[in-house]
Amino acid sequence: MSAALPPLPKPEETVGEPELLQLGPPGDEPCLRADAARNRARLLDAAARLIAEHGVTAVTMEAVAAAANVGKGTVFRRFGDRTGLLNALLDHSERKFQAAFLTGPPPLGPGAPPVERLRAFGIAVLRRSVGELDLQLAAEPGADRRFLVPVRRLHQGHLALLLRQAAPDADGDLLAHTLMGSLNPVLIHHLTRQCGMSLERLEAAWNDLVDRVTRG
Amino acid sequence: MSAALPPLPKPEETVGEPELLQLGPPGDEPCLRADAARNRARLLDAAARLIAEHGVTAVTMEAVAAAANVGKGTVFRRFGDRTGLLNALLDHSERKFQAAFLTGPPPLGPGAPPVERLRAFGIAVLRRSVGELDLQLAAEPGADRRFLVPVRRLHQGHLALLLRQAAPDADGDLLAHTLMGSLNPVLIHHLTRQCGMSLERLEAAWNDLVDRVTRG
DNA sequence: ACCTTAAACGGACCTCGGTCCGGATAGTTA
DNA sequence: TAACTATCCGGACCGAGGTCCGTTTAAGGT
Repeated sequence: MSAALPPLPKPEETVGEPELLQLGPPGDEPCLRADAARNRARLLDAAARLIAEHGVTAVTMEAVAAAANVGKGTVFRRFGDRTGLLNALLDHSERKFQAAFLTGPPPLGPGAPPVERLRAFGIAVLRRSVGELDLQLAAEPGADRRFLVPVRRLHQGHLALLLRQAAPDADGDLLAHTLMGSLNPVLIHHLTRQCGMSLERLEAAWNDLVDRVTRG
Repeated sequence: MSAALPPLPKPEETVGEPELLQLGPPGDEPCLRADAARNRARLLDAAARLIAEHGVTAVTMEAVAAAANVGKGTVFRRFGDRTGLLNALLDHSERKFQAAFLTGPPPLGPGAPPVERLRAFGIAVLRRSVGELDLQLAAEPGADRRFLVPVRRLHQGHLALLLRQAAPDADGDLLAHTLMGSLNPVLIHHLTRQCGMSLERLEAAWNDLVDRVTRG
């Protein structure tokens, strides 16, 4: 019965091949019909406006649909679910970041020794997060999808790559997950807003962590 | 307006003083009225039965209320929200674990050198998690409460304590958060069930992580 | 210009977590 | 035993995420 379902066009990015490092979700709006593309833009615009005016909690699927003069179903068809919409909102910033650490100048981009790139990566993530914290928190998917988000896998893969260079005798993949955990937006939120820690302290701890983990 | 609200008895555990290490949430049903205590037991029983028969997804607040012959409001009054109920279900296992690492025999309990206790702690958490994974996943609270759950704070504090001994020159609290991240049930779920990794590999990675982080 | 069809649209509808408040009751005091 | 009150009970109610399906329409072929 579940095998006979219609194609179900799979909203947005097609998860991309997970094996190779590649620049981001390839196409967000590759071959959309004219009206679909127009509505997509309207929706993102409306969502951004809602956030700017009333905070991320005001981004209700119905509210954004109404603000975009679009049906509710359209929002879900395009973005899958609420976290999909929110992640799409983060896409711009994410693209820039990806470009920076994949092809940009050192120490974030290629050219610097791996330990320095690891340091720079964490610092960059931390600094980027403080500006978008509310959005990043709300954009976190449920437990069973959290680690399947393409963006996350890319970051994780990048860290694993650098770690395999900087600490060849370690389990790079798992170590990468550990490091990712220290950059988790929810943790940042807790430490900075619920514990009142300074960003400097987090940055120092990250650098120290990278040192400890990579020195053999 | 928000200051004039009635006491709102605060469901379950009273968060306890966060500064000192102490054994778990002190009293779960300390001074409940007879009917309240009875209903609490009924609810936990009903929830456990539902899980055993239909999995954790069947634990709907309404379903458990109905199965316990109790009103829906009663469930919320007693447990606050769904994650509160689920956490209460985990309480038994958690108590045993706490006793083990707070006052039990080495290497988990006091008496062994900190590095060995760190190793043992992680292994214990990993092994315990595999059995209760579904429940632990569902029991994870929303982003803004996740790090405030008393149980979590206790574990974190314990790790921080050991780390301050094993790595005096590090930021123990933050390092503890990092280590906690590697034991996150959602991560365990992803690695074991979505990536097919073996428990042995996770355990090895944990031991290696403890080594790296503590050798100065 | 017309036809065809795959894709998109929209909003009614469902489920479920969470809130509220009038009514019932356990425990206490007289 | 009777009255009193703090606590608890229960289910109607609400909002928001997510699904469904009959209708509309863009895009390409004839």
